[in-house]
Amino acid sequence: MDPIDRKLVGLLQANGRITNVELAQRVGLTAPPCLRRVRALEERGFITGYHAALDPQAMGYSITAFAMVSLRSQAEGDLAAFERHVAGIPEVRECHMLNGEIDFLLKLVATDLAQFQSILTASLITAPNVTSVKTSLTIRTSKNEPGVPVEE
Amino acid sequence: MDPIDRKLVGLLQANGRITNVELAQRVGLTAPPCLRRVRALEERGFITGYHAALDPQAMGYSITAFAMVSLRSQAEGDLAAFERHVAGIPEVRECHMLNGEIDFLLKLVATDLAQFQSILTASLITAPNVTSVKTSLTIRTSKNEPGVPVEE
DNA sequence: GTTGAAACCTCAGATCC
DNA sequence: GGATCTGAGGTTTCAAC
Repeated sequence: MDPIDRKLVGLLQANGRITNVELAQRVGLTAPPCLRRVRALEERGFITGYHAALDPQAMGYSITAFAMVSLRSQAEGDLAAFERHVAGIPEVRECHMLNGEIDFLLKLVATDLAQFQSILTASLITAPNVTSVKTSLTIRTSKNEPGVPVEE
Repeated sequence: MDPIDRKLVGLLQANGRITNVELAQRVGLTAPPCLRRVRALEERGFITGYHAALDPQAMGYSITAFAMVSLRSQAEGDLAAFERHVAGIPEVRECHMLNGEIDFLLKLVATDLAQFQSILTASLITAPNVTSVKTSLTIRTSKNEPGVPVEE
């Protein structure tokens, strides 16, 4: 991971469809070594994939919300069981286990309030081992940068 | 937004570097109309960009955390001022305004606990108009899907 | 108005230095 | 890391449905 690699991941994080030749120009290499570096960054696990970013509103998802979930038992098996449960709910986009009073923070999307409520009541509040689910709706999102900071 | 367009955005969300010819095959078109549809989806705002997904750990960011921030004044100008403030902090990756007691939920990353603490004390707790900042560290992330659900 | 066929041109990927 | 080459893919043009 030298300065050129850092530039490469930064450029690819900002624009995942940049062509290899433009990428090479930007970092001051010719195309073949540039491509070799990118492949190496993928294989070594620095780059885990490439994704189109979709506008949730345009895609019909007017609701973005967060759910703070507490469980009765924090035994590893029960934590993992909850994680498997939410893995099967497509509207739950992220599931983070936290320290402190809240066990899990979920980010979820829904097409409207009715669907949001039905996910909540049918899939979250009634899930095994759940004692508390506090939700907050997103009023607006002012910053939504993918990944991590990369200078340049 | 017909069934072919929905397939296209789904495929591009899952694999942002898929070639246009493979994309065309998957949706049952030839390359030219497929490319036109993708360009249209970009121009109409359904697709907002393409990004390489980076592994935060591999990139040296061992800490992912959430901060729940409450402000003294919720006047629009004060809310916007806070949003502008966090927009300038590269380690803050997301800023969502929520309903309820918490005004803002921030997702942030840091290289280590020392850097996390310094961001907290130097940039968040001391920011204008902030009354309370509660943070939770992420123990592990079991699900981290970009975007929205797309069937297929 | 959208698709498909053909042409062109650029790029990706392999080989060798 | 760089130079060269070949085949594949991206992009435009235009005819047809």
